[in-house]
Amino acid sequence: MSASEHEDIRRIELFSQMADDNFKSLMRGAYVQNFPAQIELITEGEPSDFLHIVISGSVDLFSAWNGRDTSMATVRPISTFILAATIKDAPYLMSARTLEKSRIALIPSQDVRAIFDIDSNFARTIVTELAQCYRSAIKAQKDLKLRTSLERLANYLLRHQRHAGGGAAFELDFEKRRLASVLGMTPENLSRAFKGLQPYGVIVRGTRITINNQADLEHFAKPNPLIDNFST
Amino acid sequence: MSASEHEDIRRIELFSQMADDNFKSLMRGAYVQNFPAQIELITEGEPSDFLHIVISGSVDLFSAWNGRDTSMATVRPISTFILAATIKDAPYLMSARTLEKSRIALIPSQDVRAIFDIDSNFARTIVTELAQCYRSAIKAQKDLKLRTSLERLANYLLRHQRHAGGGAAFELDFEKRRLASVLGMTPENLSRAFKGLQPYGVIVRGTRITINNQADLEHFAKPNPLIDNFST
DNA sequence: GCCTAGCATTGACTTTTATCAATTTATAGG
DNA sequence: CCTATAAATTGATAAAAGTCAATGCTAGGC
Repeated sequence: MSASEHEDIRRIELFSQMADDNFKSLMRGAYVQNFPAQIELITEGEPSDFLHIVISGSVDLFSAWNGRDTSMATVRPISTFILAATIKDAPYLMSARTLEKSRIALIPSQDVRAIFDIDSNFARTIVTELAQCYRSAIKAQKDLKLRTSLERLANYLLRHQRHAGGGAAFELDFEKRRLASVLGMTPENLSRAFKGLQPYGVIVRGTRITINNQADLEHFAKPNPLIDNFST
Repeated sequence: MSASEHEDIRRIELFSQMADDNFKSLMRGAYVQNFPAQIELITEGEPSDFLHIVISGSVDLFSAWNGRDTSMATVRPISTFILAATIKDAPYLMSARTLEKSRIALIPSQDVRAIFDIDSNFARTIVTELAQCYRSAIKAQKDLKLRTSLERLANYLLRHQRHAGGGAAFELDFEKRRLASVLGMTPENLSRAFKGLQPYGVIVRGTRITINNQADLEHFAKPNPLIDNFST
């Protein structure tokens, strides 16, 4: 792992507050690997041997049951995944695969747990992180249970627009088939949902979205910070 | 609060590992109140001033958006709720109401955060608890995204049967309308879903459920520990 | 620049789920 | 024990979402 990568990881919220020695100790046991696209990094049900950190590229967290599967989240640099399983020493609940060529750091779970026990600042940050993860999961559950797929798409677009800087036009950051899966619908249904948002001024050309009537779309979507604001 | 209540709370996983002084200090700031049924204890969006502990009775966590609402979970004695909001000092994501006459302990959130900072055993348990909560939320999300309502009901029955001791006959522990909401469907649809499970040997008489053909139902439900096992 | 594989879209249709209205059944007070 | 009230069920219908099949589009490999 390069020194600049160390720096990058150190700057992640999760590792920013811990003692220097402990961080170094964590990094000593860690190793970094480059993976091509579409590689399954972990499989749900397996023991959680490593905490993963995406350094570059992107990773899809997904889950399967009875022949169906669904995308749960996308992890982008620089952030960790599978923290809860690592901490609990419990099996992964989701599988992970690279979406593109990616560089991933792996920290042995037992090291994370050991440092957790001796570094209270680290423990503090882990708590904050887990609380955040939990709240995001609750928001996702509310999104699924309280909204139709059309409403979920509308709110997704507004969130993503904001994330992309707030302009009327922006690019989707992943394939539509995966967006459909993330939103809990089929690709066909997503296609029709985009059509269904045309009356509210949404224009789609490939991955480029233009929101022509912000007020109309917001009136339909009724975004709510208790569902759509990922930072609180 | 009575001495025996102190004992009961002390025995909760969350408080079992902390230093005695710190526990006493937490309890000093706490107070206990009796509430009648159907009282809204907290409202989503409000600041999280207290960590709540259900001592007796039961509490429904629910959420509303755009005129709809949905039950997210039921809290039964003795356990806490709204831990993540307390820790993050963030607004509640869910509202809570008593389902019956209930006795609730309230611990000021700032006290919890203060003790958290000085008691590493307490911090350790909070992390475990939050990781658990997060994983439960992920399981709920998988349940919603990967299964039809009939499958969710079938798996719910199997989980509940297990929880009730494993016998072929058992009682539902809450009203059907709320079960419907928890499972993400309408009461009408739940009624029909019960009918739809008849071919698999499920018999419903009021709140009493009998599973006549365990193997058949399990074959249909395909329960999976990564969705249905709440303890890992 | 062309070809090809995979993604996206569209149409026709089915299944699943929700909604509305009408009964029936259960339940808690008086 | 009766009655008022809410819950549960049922039927009819509508809306939402999924499936299947065909076609259009597009980006990467040669």
